Amino acid sequence: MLRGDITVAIRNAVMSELAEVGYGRLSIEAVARRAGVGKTAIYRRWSNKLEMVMEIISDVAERKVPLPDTGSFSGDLQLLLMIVSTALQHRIASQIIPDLMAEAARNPQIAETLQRALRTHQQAVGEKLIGQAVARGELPEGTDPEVAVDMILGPLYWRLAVARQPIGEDYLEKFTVAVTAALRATG
Amino acid sequence: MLRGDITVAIRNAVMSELAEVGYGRLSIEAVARRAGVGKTAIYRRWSNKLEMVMEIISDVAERKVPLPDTGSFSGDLQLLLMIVSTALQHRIASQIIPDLMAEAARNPQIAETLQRALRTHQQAVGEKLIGQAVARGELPEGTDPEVAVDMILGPLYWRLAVARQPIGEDYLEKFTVAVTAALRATG
DNA sequence: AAACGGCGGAACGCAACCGTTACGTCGTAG
DNA sequence: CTACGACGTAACGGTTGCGTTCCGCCGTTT
Repeated sequence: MLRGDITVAIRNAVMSELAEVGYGRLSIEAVARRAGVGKTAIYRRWSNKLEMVMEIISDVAERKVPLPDTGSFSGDLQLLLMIVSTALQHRIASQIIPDLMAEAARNPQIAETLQRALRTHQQAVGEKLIGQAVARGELPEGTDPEVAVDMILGPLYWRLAVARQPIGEDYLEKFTVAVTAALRATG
Repeated sequence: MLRGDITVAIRNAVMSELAEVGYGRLSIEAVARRAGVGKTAIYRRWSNKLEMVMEIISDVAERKVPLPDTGSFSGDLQLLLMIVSTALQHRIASQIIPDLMAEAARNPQIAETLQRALRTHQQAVGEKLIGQAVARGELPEGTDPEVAVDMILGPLYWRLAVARQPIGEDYLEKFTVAVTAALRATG
Protein backbone atom coordinates (compact mmCIF):
# COMPACT_ATOMS: atom_id res chain seq x y z
CA MET A 1 0.00 0.00 0.00
CA LEU A 2 2.98 2.31 0.54
CA ARG A 3 3.80 4.22 -2.60
CA GLY A 4 6.95 2.97 -4.26
CA ASP A 5 8.05 6.25 -5.79
CA ILE A 6 8.02 7.83 -2.36
CA THR A 7 10.08 5.06 -0.87
CA VAL A 8 12.63 5.56 -3.63
CA ALA A 9 12.73 9.30 -3.00
CA ILE A 10 13.38 8.67 0.68
CA ARG A 11 16.14 6.15 -0.04
CA ASN A 12 17.91 8.61 -2.31
CA ALA A 13 17.53 11.38 0.21
CA VAL A 14 19.00 9.21 2.95
CA MET A 15 22.03 8.40 0.85
CA SER A 16 22.58 12.06 0.00
CA GLU A 17 22.17 13.17 3.57
CA LEU A 18 24.51 10.46 4.78
CA ALA A 19 27.12 11.69 2.34
CA GLU A 20 26.65 15.32 3.24
CA VAL A 21 26.34 15.36 6.99
CA GLY A 22 27.11 11.81 8.07
CA TYR A 23 25.14 9.42 10.21
CA GLY A 24 25.72 11.34 13.41
CA ARG A 25 24.02 14.49 12.19
CA LEU A 26 21.50 12.90 9.88
CA SER A 27 18.00 13.95 10.90
CA ILE A 28 14.67 12.58 9.86
CA GLU A 29 13.42 16.08 9.22
CA ALA A 30 16.25 16.82 6.82
CA VAL A 31 15.60 13.56 4.97
CA ALA A 32 11.93 14.43 4.65
CA ARG A 33 12.74 17.94 3.41
CA ARG A 34 15.22 16.63 0.87
CA ALA A 35 12.90 13.90 -0.37
CA GLY A 36 10.04 16.37 -0.67
CA VAL A 37 8.00 14.19 1.63
CA GLY A 38 6.20 14.48 4.93
CA LYS A 39 7.76 13.09 8.09
CA THR A 40 4.73 10.88 8.38
CA ALA A 41 5.68 9.04 5.19
CA ILE A 42 8.99 8.12 6.81
CA TYR A 43 7.59 7.09 10.18
CA ARG A 44 5.06 4.96 8.33
CA ARG A 45 7.97 2.92 6.96
CA TRP A 46 10.54 2.85 9.75
CA SER A 47 10.29 3.59 13.42
CA ASN A 48 13.50 5.53 13.84
CA LYS A 49 16.70 6.73 12.24
CA LEU A 50 18.82 3.69 12.98
CA GLU A 51 16.28 1.26 11.57
CA MET A 52 15.80 3.36 8.47
CA VAL A 53 19.49 3.74 7.71
CA MET A 54 20.25 0.12 8.43
CA GLU A 55 17.62 -1.20 6.06
CA ILE A 56 18.61 1.12 3.27
CA ILE A 57 22.31 0.47 3.70
CA SER A 58 21.88 -3.27 3.96
CA ASP A 59 20.20 -3.42 0.60
CA VAL A 60 23.08 -1.60 -1.03
CA ALA A 61 25.81 -3.41 0.86
CA GLU A 62 24.53 -6.86 0.15
CA ARG A 63 24.50 -6.49 -3.58
CA LYS A 64 26.88 -9.10 -4.82
CA VAL A 65 29.79 -8.01 -6.91
CA PRO A 66 30.41 -10.51 -9.66
CA LEU A 67 34.02 -11.63 -9.70
CA PRO A 68 34.71 -12.82 -13.20
CA ASP A 69 37.39 -15.35 -14.01
CA THR A 70 39.71 -13.77 -16.55
CA GLY A 71 41.91 -16.80 -16.77
CA SER A 72 44.95 -15.45 -14.98
CA PHE A 73 45.65 -14.18 -11.50
CA SER A 74 47.05 -10.87 -12.66
CA GLY A 75 44.01 -10.41 -14.89
CA ASP A 76 41.62 -11.21 -12.06
CA LEU A 77 43.54 -8.94 -9.74
CA GLN A 78 43.67 -6.01 -12.09
CA LEU A 79 39.97 -6.32 -12.78
CA LEU A 80 39.18 -6.43 -9.08
CA LEU A 81 41.34 -3.40 -8.43
CA MET A 82 39.59 -1.57 -11.21
CA ILE A 83 36.16 -2.36 -9.79
CA VAL A 84 37.07 -1.44 -6.23
CA SER A 85 38.93 1.72 -7.14
CA THR A 86 36.08 2.89 -9.31
CA ALA A 87 33.64 2.29 -6.49
CA LEU A 88 35.82 4.04 -3.94
CA GLN A 89 36.14 7.05 -6.18
CA HIS A 90 32.43 7.61 -6.43
CA ARG A 91 31.66 10.74 -4.46
CA ILE A 92 28.82 9.36 -2.40
CA ALA A 93 30.41 6.01 -1.66
CA SER A 94 33.69 7.54 -0.61
CA GLN A 95 31.90 9.69 1.92
CA ILE A 96 29.38 7.23 3.23
CA ILE A 97 31.64 4.25 3.68
CA PRO A 98 34.26 5.77 5.96
CA ASP A 99 31.53 7.54 7.89
CA LEU A 100 29.60 4.37 8.59
CA MET A 101 32.79 2.50 9.37
CA ALA A 102 33.61 5.10 12.00
CA GLU A 103 30.07 4.96 13.34
CA ALA A 104 30.30 1.20 13.52
CA ALA A 105 33.07 1.59 16.05
CA ARG A 106 30.53 2.83 18.54
CA ASN A 107 27.24 1.32 17.40
CA PRO A 108 27.14 -2.48 17.64
CA GLN A 109 24.15 -2.79 15.35
CA ILE A 110 25.80 -0.84 12.57
CA ALA A 111 28.99 -2.76 13.17
CA GLU A 112 27.25 -6.07 12.79
CA THR A 113 25.52 -5.12 9.56
CA LEU A 114 28.67 -3.77 7.98
CA GLN A 115 30.80 -6.64 9.21
CA ARG A 116 28.41 -9.10 7.70
CA ALA A 117 28.54 -7.39 4.32
CA LEU A 118 32.27 -6.91 4.56
CA ARG A 119 32.98 -10.47 5.56
CA THR A 120 30.81 -11.77 2.78
CA HIS A 121 32.75 -9.80 0.20
CA GLN A 122 36.09 -10.59 1.77
CA GLN A 123 35.31 -14.26 1.63
CA ALA A 124 34.18 -14.01 -1.94
CA VAL A 125 37.37 -12.26 -2.91
CA GLY A 126 39.61 -14.43 -0.81
CA GLU A 127 38.22 -17.75 -1.80
CA LYS A 128 37.56 -17.12 -5.42
CA LEU A 129 40.49 -14.97 -6.43
CA ILE A 130 43.12 -16.70 -4.35
CA GLY A 131 41.60 -20.13 -4.72
CA GLN A 132 41.63 -19.86 -8.49
CA ALA A 133 45.22 -18.64 -8.51
CA VAL A 134 46.37 -21.45 -6.26
CA ALA A 135 44.51 -23.99 -8.38
CA ARG A 136 46.26 -22.61 -11.43
CA GLY A 137 49.61 -22.85 -9.71
CA GLU A 138 50.13 -19.12 -9.85
CA LEU A 139 50.31 -18.80 -6.09
CA PRO A 140 51.83 -21.23 -3.61
CA GLU A 141 49.61 -23.74 -1.80
CA GLY A 142 49.62 -22.19 1.62
CA THR A 143 48.73 -18.65 0.59
CA ASP A 144 46.80 -17.02 3.39
CA PRO A 145 43.58 -15.51 2.00
CA GLU A 146 43.24 -13.17 4.95
CA VAL A 147 46.63 -11.58 4.48
CA ALA A 148 46.02 -11.52 0.76
CA VAL A 149 42.77 -9.60 1.02
CA ASP A 150 44.32 -7.13 3.44
CA MET A 151 47.18 -6.54 1.05
CA ILE A 152 44.82 -6.00 -1.86
CA LEU A 153 42.03 -3.90 -0.40
CA GLY A 154 44.01 -2.14 2.31
CA PRO A 155 46.27 0.03 0.19
CA LEU A 156 43.46 1.00 -2.15
CA TYR A 157 41.15 1.95 0.69
CA TRP A 158 43.95 3.82 2.40
CA ARG A 159 44.85 5.84 -0.64
CA LEU A 160 41.38 6.55 -1.96
CA ALA A 161 39.23 6.78 1.15
CA VAL A 162 41.69 7.87 3.82
CA ALA A 163 44.62 9.72 2.34
CA ARG A 164 42.34 10.79 -0.52
CA GLN A 165 45.07 11.00 -3.05
CA PRO A 166 44.37 10.42 -6.71
CA ILE A 167 45.48 7.32 -8.50
CA GLY A 168 47.91 7.86 -11.33
CA GLU A 169 47.96 6.20 -14.71
CA ASP A 170 50.30 3.38 -13.85
CA TYR A 171 49.38 3.01 -10.20
CA LEU A 172 47.15 -0.02 -10.56
CA GLU A 173 49.69 -1.76 -12.78
CA LYS A 174 52.54 -1.14 -10.39
CA PHE A 175 50.31 -2.21 -7.59
CA THR A 176 49.33 -5.43 -9.33
CA VAL A 177 52.98 -6.36 -9.77
CA ALA A 178 53.72 -5.55 -6.14
CA VAL A 179 50.81 -7.54 -4.76
CA THR A 180 51.58 -10.52 -6.91
CA ALA A 181 55.15 -10.56 -5.67
CA ALA A 182 53.97 -10.13 -2.11
CA LEU A 183 51.62 -13.07 -2.26
CA ARG A 184 54.13 -15.35 -3.92
CA ALA A 185 56.47 -14.61 -1.05
CA THR A 186 54.11 -15.53 1.73
CA GLY A 187 53.69 -19.12 0.71
CA MET B 1 46.24 33.56 33.03
CA LEU B 2 44.10 30.59 32.04
CA ARG B 3 44.46 27.74 34.48
CA GLY B 4 46.48 24.90 33.03
CA ASP B 5 44.79 22.09 34.92
CA ILE B 6 41.46 23.16 33.51
CA THR B 7 42.79 23.26 29.98
CA VAL B 8 44.08 19.74 30.45
CA ALA B 9 40.73 18.56 31.77
CA ILE B 10 39.01 20.03 28.73
CA ARG B 11 41.49 18.44 26.33
CA ASN B 12 40.90 15.04 27.89
CA ALA B 13 37.17 15.50 27.82
CA VAL B 14 37.27 16.42 24.16
CA MET B 15 39.24 13.31 23.30
CA SER B 16 36.83 11.12 25.24
CA GLU B 17 33.77 12.71 23.72
CA LEU B 18 35.25 12.43 20.25
CA ALA B 19 35.77 8.75 20.84
CA GLU B 20 32.32 8.20 22.27
CA VAL B 21 30.02 10.23 20.08
CA GLY B 22 32.22 11.43 17.22
CA TYR B 23 32.81 14.91 15.90
CA GLY B 24 29.35 15.26 14.43
CA ARG B 25 27.56 14.86 17.71
CA LEU B 26 30.17 16.38 19.96
CA SER B 27 28.66 19.26 21.91
CA ILE B 28 30.34 21.93 23.95
CA GLU B 29 27.94 21.32 26.80
CA ALA B 30 28.83 17.65 26.98
CA VAL B 31 32.53 18.49 26.99
CA ALA B 32 32.00 20.94 29.81
CA ARG B 33 29.99 18.42 31.82
CA ARG B 34 32.57 15.72 31.31
CA ALA B 35 35.48 17.99 32.18
CA GLY B 36 33.67 19.22 35.28
CA VAL B 37 33.97 22.73 33.98
CA GLY B 38 31.75 25.63 33.05
CA LYS B 39 30.96 26.39 29.44
CA THR B 40 32.53 29.77 30.02
CA ALA B 41 35.91 28.18 30.62
CA ILE B 42 35.70 26.64 27.17
CA TYR B 43 34.48 29.72 25.35
CA ARG B 44 37.24 31.67 27.04
CA ARG B 45 39.76 29.46 25.19
CA TRP B 46 38.15 28.75 21.84
CA SER B 47 35.35 30.43 19.99
CA ASN B 48 33.59 27.35 18.71
CA LYS B 49 33.65 23.59 18.41
CA LEU B 50 35.65 23.39 15.21
CA GLU B 51 38.41 25.64 16.49
CA MET B 52 38.58 23.76 19.76
CA VAL B 53 38.79 20.32 18.21
CA MET B 54 41.25 21.41 15.56
CA GLU B 55 43.69 22.87 18.04
CA ILE B 56 43.54 19.89 20.34
CA ILE B 57 43.86 17.40 17.53
CA SER B 58 46.67 19.28 15.85
CA ASP B 59 48.78 19.05 18.96
CA VAL B 60 48.36 15.31 19.12
CA ALA B 61 48.71 14.72 15.40
CA GLU B 62 51.87 16.70 15.01
CA ARG B 63 53.81 14.81 17.60
CA LYS B 64 56.68 13.31 15.72
CA VAL B 65 57.11 9.61 15.78
CA PRO B 66 60.80 8.77 15.98
CA LEU B 67 61.76 6.34 13.26
CA PRO B 68 64.85 4.58 14.50
CA ASP B 69 67.41 3.04 12.20
CA THR B 70 67.72 -0.61 13.14
CA GLY B 71 70.31 -1.32 10.49
CA SER B 72 68.17 -3.38 8.14
CA PHE B 73 65.05 -2.77 6.12
CA SER B 74 63.16 -5.68 7.57
CA GLY B 75 64.11 -4.52 11.05
CA ASP B 76 62.98 -0.97 10.33
CA LEU B 77 59.79 -2.24 8.77
CA GLN B 78 58.90 -4.57 11.57
CA LEU B 79 59.51 -1.85 14.13
CA LEU B 80 57.33 0.57 12.20
CA LEU B 81 54.55 -1.98 11.91
CA MET B 82 54.77 -2.61 15.61
CA ILE B 83 54.48 1.08 16.43
CA VAL B 84 51.61 1.69 14.04
CA SER B 85 49.67 -1.41 14.98
CA THR B 86 50.00 -0.63 18.66
CA ALA B 87 48.73 2.89 18.04
CA LEU B 88 45.83 1.70 15.93
CA GLN B 89 44.78 -0.77 18.59
CA HIS B 90 44.42 1.86 21.27
CA ARG B 91 40.73 2.25 21.97
CA ILE B 92 40.54 6.01 21.71
CA ALA B 93 42.81 6.33 18.68
CA SER B 94 40.98 3.64 16.76
CA GLN B 95 37.70 5.47 17.25
CA ILE B 96 38.85 9.03 16.78
CA ILE B 97 40.98 8.57 13.69
CA PRO B 98 38.40 6.99 11.38
CA ASP B 99 35.79 9.40 12.64
CA LEU B 100 37.87 12.47 11.85
CA MET B 101 38.94 10.99 8.54
CA ALA B 102 35.30 10.62 7.59
CA GLU B 103 34.54 14.12 8.80
CA ALA B 104 37.45 15.43 6.77
CA ALA B 105 35.66 14.29 3.64
CA ARG B 106 33.12 17.02 4.17
CA ASN B 107 34.95 19.66 6.18
CA PRO B 108 37.84 21.28 4.29
CA GLN B 109 39.43 22.69 7.42
CA ILE B 110 39.58 19.32 9.12
CA ALA B 111 40.79 17.79 5.90
CA GLU B 112 43.63 20.24 5.63
CA THR B 113 44.80 19.73 9.19
CA LEU B 114 44.72 15.97 8.94
CA GLN B 115 46.30 15.95 5.52
CA ARG B 116 49.14 18.06 6.79
CA ALA B 117 49.80 15.71 9.66
CA LEU B 118 49.35 12.68 7.46
CA ARG B 119 51.59 13.96 4.71
CA THR B 120 54.26 14.85 7.21
CA HIS B 121 54.28 11.35 8.60
CA GLN B 122 54.02 9.75 5.19
CA GLN B 123 57.01 11.70 4.01
CA ALA B 124 58.94 10.80 7.12
CA VAL B 125 58.20 7.14 6.60
CA GLY B 126 58.71 7.20 2.88
CA GLU B 127 61.89 9.10 2.78
CA LYS B 128 63.58 7.65 5.81
CA LEU B 129 62.53 4.02 5.66
CA ILE B 130 62.68 3.60 1.91
CA GLY B 131 65.59 5.95 1.46
CA GLN B 132 67.68 4.02 3.94
CA ALA B 133 66.78 0.71 2.36
CA VAL B 134 67.66 1.93 -1.11
CA ALA B 135 70.93 3.36 0.16
CA ARG B 136 71.74 0.00 1.71
CA GLY B 137 70.94 -1.74 -1.55
CA GLU B 138 68.05 -3.66 0.01
CA LEU B 139 65.53 -2.13 -2.36
CA PRO B 140 65.98 -1.20 -6.02
CA GLU B 141 66.85 2.36 -7.01
CA GLY B 142 63.52 3.41 -8.45
CA THR B 143 61.34 2.25 -5.56
CA ASP B 144 58.29 4.51 -5.40
CA PRO B 145 57.90 5.81 -1.84
CA GLU B 146 54.23 6.57 -2.41
CA VAL B 147 53.33 3.08 -3.42
CA ALA B 148 55.53 1.77 -0.65
CA VAL B 149 53.79 3.73 2.07
CA ASP B 150 50.38 2.71 0.75
CA MET B 151 51.42 -0.92 0.81
CA ILE B 152 52.72 -0.65 4.35
CA LEU B 153 50.10 1.46 6.11
CA GLY B 154 47.10 0.51 4.02
CA PRO B 155 46.69 -3.11 5.03
CA LEU B 156 47.30 -2.36 8.69
CA TYR B 157 44.79 0.46 8.73
CA TRP B 158 42.32 -1.65 6.82
CA ARG B 159 42.57 -4.58 9.17
CA LEU B 160 42.72 -2.72 12.46
CA ALA B 161 40.63 0.38 11.89
CA VAL B 162 38.19 -0.73 9.21
CA ALA B 163 37.66 -4.46 9.26
CA ARG B 164 38.48 -4.40 12.98
CA GLN B 165 39.91 -7.83 13.02
CA PRO B 166 42.58 -8.82 15.50
CA ILE B 167 46.15 -9.37 14.51
CA GLY B 168 47.49 -12.84 15.08
CA GLU B 169 50.86 -13.87 16.41
CA ASP B 170 52.62 -14.24 13.11
CA TYR B 171 50.68 -11.65 11.17
CA LEU B 172 53.29 -8.92 11.32
CA GLU B 173 56.06 -11.30 10.35
CA LYS B 174 54.18 -12.67 7.38
CA PHE B 175 53.28 -9.18 6.45
CA THR B 176 56.88 -8.00 6.64
CA VAL B 177 57.94 -10.73 4.26
CA ALA B 178 55.12 -9.91 1.87
CA VAL B 179 55.79 -6.19 1.83
CA THR B 180 59.48 -6.67 1.32
CA ALA B 181 58.83 -8.89 -1.67
CA ALA B 182 56.29 -6.44 -3.03
CA LEU B 183 58.66 -3.51 -2.88
CA ARG B 184 61.54 -5.41 -4.41
CA ALA B 185 59.25 -6.20 -7.34
CA THR B 186 58.23 -2.63 -8.10
CA GLY B 187 61.72 -1.40 -8.90
C1' DA C 1 -20.94 6.59 -5.10
C1' DA C 2 -18.79 5.60 -0.98
C1' DA C 3 -15.05 3.87 1.99
C1' DC C 4 -10.29 3.34 2.62
C1' DG C 5 -5.69 4.68 3.29
C1' DG C 6 -1.41 6.82 2.03
C1' DC C 7 -0.12 11.44 1.35
C1' DG C 8 1.70 16.50 2.72
C1' DG C 9 1.30 20.01 6.05
C1' DA C 10 1.02 21.96 10.39
C1' DA C 11 1.33 21.95 15.04
C1' DC C 12 2.18 19.75 19.43
C1' DG C 13 5.23 19.17 23.97
C1' DC C 14 9.71 17.93 25.02
C1' DA C 15 14.62 17.87 24.96
C1' DA C 16 19.26 19.27 23.74
C1' DC C 17 22.42 22.63 22.53
C1' DC C 18 23.89 27.02 20.81
C1' DG C 19 26.57 31.36 22.23
C1' DT C 20 25.96 35.09 25.60
C1' DT C 21 25.35 37.35 29.92
C1' DA C 22 25.21 38.36 34.95
C1' DC C 23 26.60 37.07 39.37
C1' DG C 24 29.21 35.53 43.37
C1' DT C 25 33.43 32.92 44.81
C1' DC C 26 38.20 32.32 45.33
C1' DG C 27 43.23 32.34 44.49
C1' DT C 28 46.87 35.19 43.35
C1' DA C 29 49.61 39.29 42.17
C1' DG C 30 50.76 43.67 43.57
C1' DC D 1 44.66 44.33 51.97
C1' DT D 2 42.97 45.23 47.68
C1' DA D 3 42.09 44.57 42.86
C1' DC D 4 41.96 41.57 39.17
C1' DG D 5 40.48 37.87 36.62
C1' DA D 6 39.49 33.06 35.89
C1' DC D 7 36.21 30.12 37.71
C1' DG D 8 31.31 27.58 38.24
C1' DT D 9 26.46 28.31 38.12
C1' DA D 10 22.39 29.70 36.28
C1' DA D 11 19.60 31.71 33.15
C1' DC D 12 18.69 33.80 28.79
C1' DG D 13 16.29 33.63 23.79
C1' DG D 14 16.70 31.07 19.76
C1' DT D 15 17.27 26.97 16.94
C1' DT D 16 16.83 22.21 15.75
C1' DG D 17 15.11 17.80 16.04
C1' DC D 18 12.38 14.22 18.17
C1' DG D 19 8.11 11.24 17.71
C1' DT D 20 3.11 12.04 17.68
C1' DT D 21 -1.30 13.74 16.32
C1' DC D 22 -4.87 15.76 13.52
C1' DC D 23 -6.38 17.58 9.35
C1' DG D 24 -7.92 17.80 4.47
C1' DC D 25 -6.64 16.04 -0.12
C1' DC D 26 -6.81 12.62 -3.51
C1' DG D 27 -6.25 8.20 -6.01
C1' DT D 28 -7.70 3.40 -5.65
C1' DT D 29 -10.75 -0.23 -4.53
C1' DT D 30 -15.10 -2.00 -4.07
